[in-house]
Amino acid sequence: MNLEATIQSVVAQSVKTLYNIDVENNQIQIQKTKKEFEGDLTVVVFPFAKAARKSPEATGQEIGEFIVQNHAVVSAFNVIKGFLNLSIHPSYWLETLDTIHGNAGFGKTLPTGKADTMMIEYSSPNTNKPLHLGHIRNNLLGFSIAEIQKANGWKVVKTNIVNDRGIHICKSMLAWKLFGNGETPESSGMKGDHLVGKYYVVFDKAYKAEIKELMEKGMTEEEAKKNAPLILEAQNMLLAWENNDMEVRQLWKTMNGWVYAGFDETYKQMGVDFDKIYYESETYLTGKSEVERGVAEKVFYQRDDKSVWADLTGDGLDEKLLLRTDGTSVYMTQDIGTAKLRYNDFDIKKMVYVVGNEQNYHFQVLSILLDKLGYAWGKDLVHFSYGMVELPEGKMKSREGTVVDADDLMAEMIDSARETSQELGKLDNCTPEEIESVARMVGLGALKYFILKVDPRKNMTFNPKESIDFNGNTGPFIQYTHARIKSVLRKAVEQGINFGIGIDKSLEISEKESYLIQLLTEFPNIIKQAGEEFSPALIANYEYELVKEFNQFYHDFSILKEDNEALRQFRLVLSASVAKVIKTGMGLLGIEVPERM
RNA sequence: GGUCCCGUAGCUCAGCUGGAUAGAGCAACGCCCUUCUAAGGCGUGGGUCAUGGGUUCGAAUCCCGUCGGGAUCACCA
Repeated sequence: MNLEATIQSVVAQSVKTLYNIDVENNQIQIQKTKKEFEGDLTVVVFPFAKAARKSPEATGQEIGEFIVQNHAVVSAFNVIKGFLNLSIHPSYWLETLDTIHGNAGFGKTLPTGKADTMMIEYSSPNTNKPLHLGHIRNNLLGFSIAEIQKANGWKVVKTNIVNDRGIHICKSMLAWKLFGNGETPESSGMKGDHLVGKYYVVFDKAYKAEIKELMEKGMTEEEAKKNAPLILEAQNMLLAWENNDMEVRQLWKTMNGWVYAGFDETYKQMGVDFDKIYYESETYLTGKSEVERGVAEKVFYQRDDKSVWADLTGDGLDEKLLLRTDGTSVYMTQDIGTAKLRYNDFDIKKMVYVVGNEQNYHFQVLSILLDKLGYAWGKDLVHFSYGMVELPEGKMKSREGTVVDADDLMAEMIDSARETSQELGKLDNCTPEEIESVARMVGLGALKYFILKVDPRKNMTFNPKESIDFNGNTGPFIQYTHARIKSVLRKAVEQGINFGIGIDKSLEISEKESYLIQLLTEFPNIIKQAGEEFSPALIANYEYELVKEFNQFYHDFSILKEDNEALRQFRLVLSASVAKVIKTGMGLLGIEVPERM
């Protein structure tokens, strides 16, 4: 039983004995004592004061006395207003630290053989343009959540659905065919995904010019958009693709190949990966046949123009298109197919889609459609809906060239980390490889922490003009603290100090030290909560608080230079434990921590 | 228009399953390296928690209204 639960049960017992009131343990509010007051944990006594018919102060006093008498772990108490502040005996903290120190996987619950499987879909790029900052948030969240769920005992399958077919890629293909002059990644020296993205923009420009021309000839904008030769040709291309036209398929394969090579580089740099990748080109047919089955079973219906729809008005929603007039499939169609294949391929207990909140409606519909098709798990899909990354001017728009490119941003972060390292001269004795490795860790650490520390459900703002900080509440600050601790531990070893032999439980320790231990004890619970709420931000904020506290400790206390051997021993163990929790926690965010920086 | 989300310091964000005087970082200003890494520590200033009401012993937190911002309701993905 953890400390909080112990206190809860003692309080319940005391309230029963003193006032004959029955309270459920979990109804008792325990919180950390605020820093300005003495004590470690605080019981909120207002709820009992009323029933006890006494003032909150008197109630707190009586409960406090009862607890101190009946529980050795509580060494003292004080009451302020209706708050009963309890001081925990130092030996309890020392005992706890010993346990933490001896547990290499502290905080995590590793999956057992019979653990349930959670499939997490993230990334899910289109193959017509390179990844941008929005994708970075998606990828980092997906990867981190996978790590967090693993640490909560789930067996996790990370998956990616690549939107490799559809009208968007036909646009790039068409533009390349018409205006590309055979340009390749090799001939241009461009990364493949960027090259294909370039032709997507080329298409858009030419298409817009055509629309303008048609409108000048008297068409309405809507008519012009539908009748511009380029869009008609792109639609034809999609049709040809679905009909397995050799030439179109060949071009498609070539250009997608360029894109994949580019994506692989980006993913590698970002440090994310997948256990199983699905391609829409391989799942959309299953989707189509599911839709056709739906029509046969009359859950969906076909209109006179041959298009297929689901009527969701009974569910409070609209009608949803599932197959176009020309028989080609849409996004929803392929998502139905992908879902079915996944459940065939894996024994999925929980399916999670890491997809932006702009698609809330889509997933609401998907869930209902799968349910209508007779899949019991349809209703259980989890849409992990995260907020958009916005620029100070608003949403990023690829067509207006305001997107922040993923490759560029990562490279910039690494560059500025390298520059800072050089300026500070911290790595002057290191090999070029070591310097590069640290620059990468720190640059990416800054970026990742910047993204992950904010509540995933909220939109966030990124200002490209202000570079991401390396000081304050940042990834590098946390990494730096780790490096500092490691430096001390290395010196301890050099001096032949062995701190693996346990600590003296009768030591007097400072408030700062016991508070650090208290923070460490919260770590497993933070991981649990982060898993339940799908929130890496909880881990990030916890890490920051821990590190901030540690730095104050580091500033105010000597570790190696402490004369009292037992105290020195204890502080080394404490520092090592903090370093361990930093590393584990940052690992859950997909952030590496350096040994020196 | 329907549905949903958001509004906390100049900026970026915590806090939101109700609890003490609302916290950090950045930016500004000042102090601390002959002491284990100053990517650090300490301090100062900065708030009608959008707004009006309600519930409660107690509201940034829960409920209702108003204002402001965003998303979505495509034969786009």
